[in-house]
Formats: sequence, C-alpha cells, structure tokens
Amino acid sequence: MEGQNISDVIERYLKTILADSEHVEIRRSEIANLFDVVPSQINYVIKTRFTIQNGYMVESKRGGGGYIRIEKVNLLDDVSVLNSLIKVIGNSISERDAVSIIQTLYDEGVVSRREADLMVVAIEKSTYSISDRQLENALRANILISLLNRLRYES
Amino acid sequence: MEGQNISDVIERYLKTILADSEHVEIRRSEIANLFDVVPSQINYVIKTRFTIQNGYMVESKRGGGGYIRIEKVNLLDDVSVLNSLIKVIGNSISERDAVSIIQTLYDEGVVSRREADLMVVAIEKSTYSISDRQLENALRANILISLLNRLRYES
DNA sequence: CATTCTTTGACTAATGTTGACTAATATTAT
DNA sequence: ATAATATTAGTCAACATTAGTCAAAGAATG
Repeated sequence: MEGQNISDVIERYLKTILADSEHVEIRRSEIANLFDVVPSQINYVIKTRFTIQNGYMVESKRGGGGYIRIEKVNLLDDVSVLNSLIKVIGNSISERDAVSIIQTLYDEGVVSRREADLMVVAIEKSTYSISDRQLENALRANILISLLNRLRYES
Repeated sequence: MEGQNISDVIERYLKTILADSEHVEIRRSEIANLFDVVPSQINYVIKTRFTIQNGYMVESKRGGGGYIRIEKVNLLDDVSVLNSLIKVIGNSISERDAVSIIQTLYDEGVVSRREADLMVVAIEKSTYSISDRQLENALRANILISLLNRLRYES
C-alpha cells in the first residue's frame, strides 16, 4: 500500500477535489495548516505530482488574496510526432533546421498556417538580435522545445 | 474562487460598467468610499489593470470637478493603438506585462486561443533559462514585438 | 550503505494596502 | 487681474500579505 507519507495524502486530497471539478484553487497556508506541514511542502507536492506531464497546469498569484490554482488539462494524441522532433532538437538548433521542423508540423496537420507563421517568428535569428551564434542556437532550441511541449495539451 | 482582494473587486466593478458602455468616468474619492479604501488605491487598480497593455486608455483631471475616465480601446480598427503598444514594450518588458498584451489580443479576437497560448510560451521566463533579468526582458521585448508585427499581415 | 524521496525553514519575490506628501485645476477674495 | 484657498488627482515609500526557491537534514527504499 502506498501513500504513507504526507505528500501522498495531500496529493490524494487535491485529486479528490479534481475528480469532481475541472480545477481547484487553494490558499497555500490553509492547506499547509490543514495537514500541519510547512507551506513550502505544498510547492513540493505540486512540483512532483501536478506537472504538465501528468495532465495538470498550475497557476498562482502572490500578495493579498493570493492563490494556487491547479487545472486538469487534456493531453493530446500527437505526442509521438512531438517526441521525436524534440529529440532531434537537443540543446541547440539552427534557424534552418528549426524552420523545417515547423514545416513538418504544418505538413502533419499539427498546427495551422498562422500558428506556424508565429512559431517561425519566435525562432528567427532576426528577432533575437544576439550576436553569439552558440547562444542563439541554444536559445532557439529552448523556445522551440517549449512551443512543441505546449502543443501536447489544450487548456 | 479567484479575486479575493479588494483591487480585484474594484477591477470587476469597473469592467462591469465598461461591458455596457465604451467608457466610465469616476470621481476617485467616491469609488474609494464605495469600497472603503484610500483614494490612492484607485490609482493602484488603474495602474495595474487598466493599462494600454490591457486595452484601456485613462485620462484624468484634478481640481474641482476632477475625474478619472477609463476608455476601452479597440485594437482592431485603431492602428495607433498597436503602435503605442509597441512603444510601451520598447526594448524591455516583464513577463506579466507581456502576458497582459497577449491576453488583450485574445480578448479582442485578434488571435485564437491556441495562438495566444503559443505566444505566451514564447515570452515566458521559464522557456528562456536565462538568469540575467535585463537580458531576459530585452529578449522578451524583441520576440513580442516581432510577433505583433507578424500579426499585421497575412501570409 | 548508498541513493532517492520527503520534510523543514530561512530567505526571496511578487502583489496588495495605506497614508503622507505633492501637483494640478477651479473657485473665491482682494 | 492676481492672490489665496479649496478641491480634486498623482506619486512614492513603508508596510502587509501572500507564494516561490533552495539547500540542508531526515526518512525510506533497494
């Protein structure tokens, strides 16, 4: 039987709520109090159990009236194409290769023409105004991978 | 439930009025009284929630008969608004302000939900993995401006 | 026993609230 | 007209209220 530690208990508590509603909004300190743990434990639970890979999206606000909101999202089926493309990118990619990946996404029907156009803008050398080529390629890889990961689900 | 702080409440109040009319004109002290806050809180609400990034323009007058007037501006048929938006971005912009701009584009029907989602990913701090804040904000400005300019035409 | 996962708390960051002081405009008195 | 006064809004910094990060210590696991 798993679920002996408090993080698992908190996870179950939140997922019970999420079984009925699409999202749950909490006050960090309240939940921490409820389970008698330090507030940052809530962050730990969220970081390890409510990731986008698990189908959850988290948004929060600090300050008075602050909150943490966990939302269930729908994972899509195009995942296999995305996985192999992400593998190709690695941690550095040229503009030319990036454009061809986006072209592939368009050809495969994963993105619309307009979405592809926007993605291209986001990876173009001319928008970055960075002179260091290595930095440029690394940044492009980060952005492209983030874009691809975003295509895995809809909010 | 989101929006537990008084600033959010005041924001909703004003936006409810703006849902019906193109503009709202208030007396600062009256609104402050209505919600039992100090007058300068109204300035805070306006400064954080009714910026040009959010699609609003504010004008005011002091002295007897003074007022604050909030006007909803239309991105679609007002070219100058897009220009002033780009001017606001300049060569540096925070993630928060950038998200506001993209949210406004979505609200105005300029971009689809999915396009907006992709744009947000392209300006998020977490995708860049840059520790230097100034560099991060400068890069974000470049990318956002490029994206906005791309929206000016169809391919 | 080594490794990974969990728990804790000190420090940081973001956002919201308040009030004293300033600035602009209008009104009234001289 | 001009000066004094009244009536508005603006700015800014201190303080309050939340959440986030990170690394060290402890517990569980294999």
